This record gives sequence, C-alpha cells and structure tokens, in this order.
Amino acid sequence: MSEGATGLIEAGAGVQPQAGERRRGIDRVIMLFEALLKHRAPMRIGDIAKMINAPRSTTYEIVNSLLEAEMLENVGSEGYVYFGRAMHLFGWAYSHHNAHYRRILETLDRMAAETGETVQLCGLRGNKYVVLDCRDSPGPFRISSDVGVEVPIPWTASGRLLVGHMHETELKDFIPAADYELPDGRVIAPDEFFADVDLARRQGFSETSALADRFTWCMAAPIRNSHGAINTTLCFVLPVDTPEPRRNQLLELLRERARALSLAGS
Amino acid sequence: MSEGATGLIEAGAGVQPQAGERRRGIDRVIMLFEALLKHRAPMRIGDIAKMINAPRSTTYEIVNSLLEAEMLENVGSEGYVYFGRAMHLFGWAYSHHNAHYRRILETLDRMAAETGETVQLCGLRGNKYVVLDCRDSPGPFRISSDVGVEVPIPWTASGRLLVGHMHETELKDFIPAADYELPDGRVIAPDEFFADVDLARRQGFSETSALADRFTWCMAAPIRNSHGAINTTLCFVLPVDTPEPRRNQLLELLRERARALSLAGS
DNA sequence: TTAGTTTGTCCGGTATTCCAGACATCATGT
DNA sequence: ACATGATGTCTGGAATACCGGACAAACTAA
Repeated sequence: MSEGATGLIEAGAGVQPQAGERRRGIDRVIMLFEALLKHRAPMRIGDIAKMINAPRSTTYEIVNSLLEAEMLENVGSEGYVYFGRAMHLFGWAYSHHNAHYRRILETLDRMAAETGETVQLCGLRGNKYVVLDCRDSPGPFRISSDVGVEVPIPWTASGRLLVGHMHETELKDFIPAADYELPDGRVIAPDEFFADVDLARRQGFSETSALADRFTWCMAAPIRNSHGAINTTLCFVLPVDTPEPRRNQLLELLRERARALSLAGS
Repeated sequence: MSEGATGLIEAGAGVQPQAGERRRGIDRVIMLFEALLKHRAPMRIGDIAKMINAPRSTTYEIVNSLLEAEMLENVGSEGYVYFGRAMHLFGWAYSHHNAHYRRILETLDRMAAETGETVQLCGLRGNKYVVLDCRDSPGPFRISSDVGVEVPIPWTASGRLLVGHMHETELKDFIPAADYELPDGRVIAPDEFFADVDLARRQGFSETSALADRFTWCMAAPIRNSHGAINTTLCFVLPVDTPEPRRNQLLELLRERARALSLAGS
C-alpha cells in the first residue's frame, strides 16, 4: 500500500533532483508537455528546464524544435511559450475520429442546453481523475478551467465508477494513500470508499455531496465501451441545495443519456 | 520561384526515400504526428514506419513511448493507433488559455445558432490554409471533418486575407506554384490572385464563389491580434444560390463580429 | 558604477540512442 | 503442404544527440 503506485509516474515534476542523468529527447518532450499542462499557463524556457529537471541547453533545443512544428507557440512579448496550434488540431482529431466520441460531445451540448446545469465528461488519467470536457452552467460563476486537472479519485463521484472493475486489493495498490485526504483536511476511510465503489457498481451510478467542495452535489453515470468496460462517465455538478425532486429528475436524465451512449447491451 | 518554398517542409511525407539517414527521436515524433493528422484515421505501426520513412524497430519504440504517455492510443482490436487522450487535454489547454480564443469560440457558437449557417475559424499552417474550428449548419449534410486539413491558400477566401501582410514578391516565394491549380483543373492566374489579396486587404473582407467547390459561396473577415496583424479569420460557407440580400446581411454580421473580436483599434 | 541574475547561443566529448538485421509468430493465399 | 508477408521483439555497434560549461548580452538592484 502506502504510495507505491506513484512510482509509476516518474515524470512527476519537481521531485528527485538527482543530477547527471542523461535522458532521451522524446522523454524530455513528454515531460515538458505534462509540465505545461500541470502549470496551465505559458512558461519561460528557463523555468521549464527547472521544472522538468533538464539542462538549459537541451531545453532550448527541444523547445525550438517544437516551436517550429507549431506544437508550442510563443505567447506574449518575450520568452513565454505554451501549447501551439498543432496541438489543437491533434486534439480535435482525437475527439472527432470516432462517431462515438462525437455523439458524446453532442449529448453534452444538449444536456447543458436542456437543463442549464453544469455537465462534465470525466475519465481517468493514470491513477487520477480528470475532467475531459465540460459545458458550464450559465448561472453561477463557475469557471470551466478544470479540464485536464488531475484530481484524486476518492474525491469524486465519477471516480467511484471508473475504478469499478478493480478488486479491493488492486485498489489499495492503485490509489495513493494521500489521495484519501480531502482538501479541507477530512480523511475518507479506505474501507468506506471501497464500499462506495461497490455500491456504485451495483446501482449503476454514483452520487457525492459536499465532498471535494462543500457547495456541490455531484452525480455520475457510466458510459460503457463495446466491451462493457467503463471508460468515461457523464456527470452533473449541482449546487448542494438543489431540491431532491429536481435532483432525482436530473439523475434519471443522466442515467438515460449515459445508457444511450454506451455501446454494449447488458 | 517554382516551388522553392516547399523545401521548408522537409517533413512532408512520402518524398525523399533516401535511406540510411539517422534522425532524432524528436523529429520522428513530429513527423509521426503530422502523418497521423494527414491520414486522419488510425494507422498500423508498420504503415506509420513507411509513411514517415523510419525503421520499423525505431517506430515501435517511439510509438510505445507515446502510448505510455497517452499521447497515442490503441484503437480497435489490433495494432491500430491514433491520437490519445493527452492530446485532447493539450489541445483543450491551447484553445482555452487565453480569454481571446475563448471569446472567439463563443462567437462561433452564437453565430451558428443565430444564422443556422456553417461558420468556420480559419488560419495558416506553414504555407497552407487550415480550418481551426467550425460549427456546421444543421441543414445540408456537410460533415465537419475538414478541421486541420491543409488546403492551398489560393483556393480560399480566408487565404486572401491571411497573406495580406505580404508583398507580391514574398507571396511568389511563399505559395507553391502547384497551389494555383484548383481541384477541377482550372488554374488561377497568380496576378489575378495578387489583385484579389490586395482587394481583400483594402476592403477588409474577402468573398469567393464556386472556387474550391462549385456549390459554395465563402465569405471571410479578419480577426486582428493586438499588433493589428491578421492571425485568424471568421468565415461563412454558404450554398452558392443564397440570395444576395441574405448574403449581404450575413456579410455584415460577419464583419461586425470579426471586428468585435479584434484586439486593436485602427 | 559594480555585482548579481537571467537569457540565448555555441562547442567539444561521450554516453547513449537509433539503426540494421535477425528471429519467432501469426495470417493469408495457392 | 509451401511460400509469402506482416507483426512484434531483441541485439550489437556506430553515429550522434544530449550534456556540461563557457560566453556575451540584457536586465535589475543597490
């Protein structure tokens, strides 16, 4: 247990400043992109070098190659770089290459329009939960900037569904111990979490209230791929004080749409 | 003149099968992504190797690295790979990192909803024109799959605006001679094109009818960045037989919205 | 001014990546 | 049955990509 699982993510920024290790250009590139994603804002080359723990000269060379390929882009007056136009095209290609994903995005649009609530598409990335796309409620000010930000699985309703295929022993290895601690300091008992996962699997949806955030009620329903596995979830993010009848109505809609998007019958 | 400009794009697929040339991993990665984008569908590793002219063993190693980073993804039963989830997140980060781009996308949504027509956001990529994003008209069946596909500049209305900052001599070097030939075999006289570019610059918009496609009328208006340069264009794609009054009305809307999105006053 | 920090570029050497090729499997066709 | 071709893995060796470090220039602070 403990945190053996994090060992997989050796590219994690910052840690292990062990010097003198030569690495491949490809690996540097991957680390660079993940660092940029984590930072979520343009960075200067020197800072990138520090963040991915690479020599400055190497970083310059890599960044220049990527700039030329438009995978990175100069932003602002001097020295800052961020993702470039090519990335946008690659990402667009990813999200439209199959009819399935396109249908999911259309559903997202429709649900947001019909209900006026915040709708999200969620998935896993390594051993963390991420929002893959979202449509924000026009009402409350809730900025849609958390797409791609990694969040501990136990903090989320979707997370409980997305790990539904794992046994308890696997889960213990998979989820870092630190991830059971909520942002406000409370700690979720792992056994309680495992029970939640089990419940979510049996009832085919998951709800959390005031978990990662004291003011939100989250509900998630699974989208299954052609093998019946859960790749992504559909998810409503509601104000906690949403009246129960409306919650039930929305949950019904959510489950129906998620079922319609799933590829395999039971 | 002739086609000296294409020399810049040495990563262009297929050509120059000269063997025995060692290349950096980074360059292989870039070529791989561009090949995938051009192909617009999942590919097998062996075919990728041929397409980017790399040794098979090298290609396997690179692909596996990228798979692990989720920049590529296995698709289908066996052996096919395409862009992965990480690409989607990187691309999302690109298109949302600044308020400007977000406003552009919202405008795209609004214009599509208001008019029911096909709206596109266009830009340059190297010496080609590309659609960066689009909202399709619900009416005619026009599939929105041309985002990211490179098209010769002279085929498009937007292209005439996007090269407006260049002198005639620059343009001659910049645009490959072959790009003046339309898909149906007609050839645009370069001088005529230069005159079009000049006209577009002076009147602040550009229109083409039945150019790249016999059945469409395109109109484009420039979005200027804070330096007054034209980075992207907003564009309507209409049926050629759209009545003139409506065309004028749409053109007015287009110019107004594009102006509102531009950052610098004149 | 001086001293300190950061940026961008360049260069020589070596640790390593990338390449060529072999090999076992599997699929397909005749 | 055999022949053909593609897939995925592995290995040794040589070309070179990456690294450390130096350098000039620009910027800041006192």
